[in-house]
Amino acid sequence: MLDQTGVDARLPLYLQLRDLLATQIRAQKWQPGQPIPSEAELSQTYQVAVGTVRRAIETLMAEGLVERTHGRGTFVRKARFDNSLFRFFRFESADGRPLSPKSVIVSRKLVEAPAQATAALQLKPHAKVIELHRLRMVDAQPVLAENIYLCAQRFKALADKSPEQFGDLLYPLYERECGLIVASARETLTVETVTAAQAKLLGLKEKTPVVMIERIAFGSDGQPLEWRQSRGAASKFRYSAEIR
Amino acid sequence: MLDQTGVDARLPLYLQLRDLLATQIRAQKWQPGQPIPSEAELSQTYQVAVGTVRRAIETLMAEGLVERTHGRGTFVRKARFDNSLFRFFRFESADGRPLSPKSVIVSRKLVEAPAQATAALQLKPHAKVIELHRLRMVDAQPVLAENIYLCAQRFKALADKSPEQFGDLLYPLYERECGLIVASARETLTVETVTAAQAKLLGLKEKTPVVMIERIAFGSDGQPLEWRQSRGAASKFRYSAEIR
DNA sequence: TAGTGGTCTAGACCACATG
DNA sequence: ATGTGGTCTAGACCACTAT
Repeated sequence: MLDQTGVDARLPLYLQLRDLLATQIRAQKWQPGQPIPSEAELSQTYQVAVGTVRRAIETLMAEGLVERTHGRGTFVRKARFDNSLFRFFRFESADGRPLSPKSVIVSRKLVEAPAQATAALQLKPHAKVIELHRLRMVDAQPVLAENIYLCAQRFKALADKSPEQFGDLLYPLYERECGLIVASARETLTVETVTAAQAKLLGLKEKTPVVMIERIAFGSDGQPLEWRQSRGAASKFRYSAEIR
Repeated sequence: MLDQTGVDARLPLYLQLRDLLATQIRAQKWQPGQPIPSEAELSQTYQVAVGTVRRAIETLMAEGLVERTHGRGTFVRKARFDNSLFRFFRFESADGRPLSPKSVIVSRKLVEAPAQATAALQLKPHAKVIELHRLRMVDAQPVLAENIYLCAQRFKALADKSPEQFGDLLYPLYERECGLIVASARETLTVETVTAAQAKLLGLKEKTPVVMIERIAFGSDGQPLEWRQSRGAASKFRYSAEIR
């Protein structure tokens, strides 16, 4: 049965089952890439019709938590960091080939959230956040300066870990260390003129135009997880988006 | 029955029904805003189970062709030109309110497609295209200069119609005059320095940074319909995108 | 061949909107 | 009260994957 499993009993059955399975997937009850029980099995253990199980799993699939293959089974999706969330702005070499930038964490501080961060992350006033300053490098040249804000409470595992061990990509880190999966994001682009400090960091002349990309990243439950601002020389920028 | 209605009989039933309904919606069998027959009725007329009808309609809903309201019915979605496809780049007044720009068609020519256009629109070499030059104005000030390319064959209705009657939005025009619906698009943003000609059109100083937005718009069948390049002063730009 | 997901059916009951 | 879509069930049959 589904009662007394911590799910909201007022929800439709298939959503209760979805929540239950999602929790177990997050808790790593089944390893990424491994199959979850079959429809028939789940239908048995939870005493619901197969159709209801299907609907729950279809929801999970739409959310990107599982993958199904006809005849094989339903599998916990491995984190795929080659997907759209990781190629917003590409760095291109002169001949147009994509480059993968290296990351350097310049600083990590625990601070009271600035007003914009509380708004973006939907935090209470004066909540604590982890503030990261990061530089992204291509061929040892800095190309992007980033300010990243994370709710201190949810990301407390990152407050202790050494920033040298963060690696080049943050989202896999969030998933590994904090169990938080970035499922979607909203980005806003504007063009500004560099401040003196940014110019120095990025090795740019004064008054060079820079693109500022502001991003709010959301978890699979729609809660905002991360707010970041990234700035880089406008002349090197290329940004692609699909609209539906 | 669903045979001999022009749909692919090898497809699952629910997809055949989806195609059939989609065709009828496009042919305006039911007016936008008006209800399509109920599940029970469709189930009767086409002799399929209600569950199959449901699945077909769910697909149509996911594609944005219909809207359902519990207890009321299923309705053909009105063309909503306030949706994401029409607010890629917003023009904002000083106080942050969105502005709706006026359009002026500066020229319309029938020309042989330039190389980039043949690539973007997947045309044969030397195919003819309609080339539109358009200015978008806010408060009588030009803010955006656009070059638009359309396959002459499919958009031949626009070759005759007076450009003064095109109106401020092109996509509703494409739909009205040519029966072509823009369903999705891919945009690429870059930052450039204005050319002398563009500077004059837009009333900008030399070497001002401009944002160039290149867009390929696709029909519901995935075929490219329109290729355009839009340029405007970078300082006034704000561009938002959702990533999933 | 056995087990999985994919399609399809038929029907019950519920929740919502409308007259 | 009626008709609509939303949930849920139970079971049949098909198509794909593995062994």
